[in-house]
Amino acid sequence: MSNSKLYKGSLSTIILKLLAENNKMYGYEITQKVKELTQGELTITEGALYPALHKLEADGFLEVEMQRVDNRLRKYYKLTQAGNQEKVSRIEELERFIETIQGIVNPKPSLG
Amino acid sequence: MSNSKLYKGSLSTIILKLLAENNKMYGYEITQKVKELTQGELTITEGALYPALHKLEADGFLEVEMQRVDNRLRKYYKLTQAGNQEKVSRIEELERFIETIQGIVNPKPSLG
DNA sequence: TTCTTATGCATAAAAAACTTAGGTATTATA
DNA sequence: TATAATACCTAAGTTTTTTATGCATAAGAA
Repeated sequence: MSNSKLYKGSLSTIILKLLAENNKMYGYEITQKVKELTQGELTITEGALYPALHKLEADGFLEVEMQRVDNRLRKYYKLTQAGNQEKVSRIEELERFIETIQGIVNPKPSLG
Repeated sequence: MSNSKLYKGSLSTIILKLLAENNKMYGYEITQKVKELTQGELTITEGALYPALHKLEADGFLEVEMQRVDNRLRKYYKLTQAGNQEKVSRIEELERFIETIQGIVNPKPSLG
């Protein structure tokens, strides 16, 4: 993706989350959805997206279904059962990460 | 650092933030402070920390002051003026990133 | 007294995750 | 008829990290 270095590491979590909410999506659709959801703040590059999808599939978290639309090929991805589990733990991890970061950036003054 | 891939990219922002709040710190102190602030959730590795400090210094964001304590050498870092500016924009970027991520992970249902 | 842990710095090789820059092909639009 | 949008892909290069070292002093345990 473009934008900042901060996004590193969160791409596959984002993919898992979107697939959990939309049942099945194809790559290009994911890039557009992310742009829409983030009002253009986050743009996933294809060079990042496709390898990430392939890795998630290789890890058994996604399954593929091809579909031809307007004579163009779409590769629809959906979560496997393992993928759904993985999504849960990745989201938890992401939320813990955000809390941890908040604890540094926005530290609560100690009560002592 | 150890932990997860999510921390990628946020290390130098964390360093800048800590230096802004503590005036001057040395490397080892930073690792301990981060452990403390995050209750052990985040552990900065030295292999990540020192190169990051050197890069921030090379970029003109940090200045160094050596000090000998108990016959051990400490390298104290403090923000330059440019470093303080950089800290402000990095923190803004980090907060925007968190909001963006929240927008994906915890999307508000549209009112339409 | 000697080994381990803690303190304090550092770098180099490898891995991981990206960006950048290409490539192919179809359809819609200017 | 050229460009943009849709739809997939990969390879080279960059950046940032982990892992694995190395050196040195001080403190504490065996």
